[in-house]
Amino acid sequence: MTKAGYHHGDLRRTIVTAAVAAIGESGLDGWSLRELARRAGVSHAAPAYHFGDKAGVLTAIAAEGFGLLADALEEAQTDFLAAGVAYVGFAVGHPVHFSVMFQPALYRPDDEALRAAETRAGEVLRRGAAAVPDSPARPEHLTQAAWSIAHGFASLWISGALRMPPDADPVEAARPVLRTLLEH
Amino acid sequence: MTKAGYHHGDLRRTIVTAAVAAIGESGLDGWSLRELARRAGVSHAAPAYHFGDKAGVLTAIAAEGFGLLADALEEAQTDFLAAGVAYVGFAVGHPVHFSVMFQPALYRPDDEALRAAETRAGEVLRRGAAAVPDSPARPEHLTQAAWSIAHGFASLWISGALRMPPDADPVEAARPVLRTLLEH
DNA sequence: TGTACATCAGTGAACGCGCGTTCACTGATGTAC
DNA sequence: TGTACATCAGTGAACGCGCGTTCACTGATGTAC
Repeated sequence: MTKAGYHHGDLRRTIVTAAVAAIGESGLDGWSLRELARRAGVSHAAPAYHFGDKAGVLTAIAAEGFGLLADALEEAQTDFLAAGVAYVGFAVGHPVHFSVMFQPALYRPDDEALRAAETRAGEVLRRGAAAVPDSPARPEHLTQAAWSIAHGFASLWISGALRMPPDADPVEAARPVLRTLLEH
Repeated sequence: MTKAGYHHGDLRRTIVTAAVAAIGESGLDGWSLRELARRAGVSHAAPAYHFGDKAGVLTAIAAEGFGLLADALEEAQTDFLAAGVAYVGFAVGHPVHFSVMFQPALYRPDDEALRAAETRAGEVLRRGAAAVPDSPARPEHLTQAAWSIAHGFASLWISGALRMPPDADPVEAARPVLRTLLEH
């Protein structure tokens, strides 16, 4: 956060933020490295210096996303309902991250920072999804069901397919839907 | 289906097929109208003549997708498990259609053929999702839960996030997961 | 059956544009002494 | 505290490329009479 001279000081972070904004406005194919440079107020070659190419930027977004997801799920601990609600809240609150994260063809899955964030999110996630109370179903099926229902609700909400009123709160709308999995 | 002279005979369909193939190989931003022309063996301006622009092509893919989904769900009628399994089968079998369909920003939602297919799919879908047996939950929540779990499982499967063995059958894997919603 | 004409489907050359990439450079920062 | 030098972060001009779009055109098909 220096005073913006020749050396920007925090260009990496600034470019990632610009990318998230650009993708949010124009979609996953409506941006270029040159546009990120323009948004960041920096020469057109600067983004490539830090990220190499677009996949590099998307890798950073995905890594950031897995970190944010892990943070969001961490509070919920072993409460399935709280974890599900947190999952939906993260997805709806960070739709660009969410959409990039689940399209691994767009980024470099072997990136080290990404893998670390992914692993951490995976652990927290599986812990939350596994916290569904006993049932006749086998645990791994329940875990997948829990993840599926939260992921599906979030995806459908973001896409607009659920046709909810525009002022509806996704997190409150998700709660009773997630709860159906508990009502034995 | 003429013999490929000056007039192709079925260029629209050929171009849509080429687009699905191209997107399947290179992703949603790895194709151009000119590439579709190349794949279709036709001059570079031909695709624009039929579709106007890329959104026109994606609109056709989405419309085709909604039609295919409606077809797949139609047999299941009011059996939730069968409908869910059919939903997953469609998504995994037509991942490009599936992914385009749920990104309405990519296409023209007011297109007439699209809206017709969408409406038909919506009706069949809601009928299948509503066919979850009685439970303490309210019907609309159960409907959304049913749709969410099928949609979520399909999305996670396609993205590879479930980390299943490569030879696993998605439809068989989905069945016990969908069934958890029925086990009261 | 034949001819004239309109419409439709696709062509191919040309254009301007934004893009990613390269590269010699320069300004700022950090380190050694 | 001062100087020299290396490294780092970002610049800006130049390039070649594939793209979407335009447009006058042409070959094939359909229709009227």
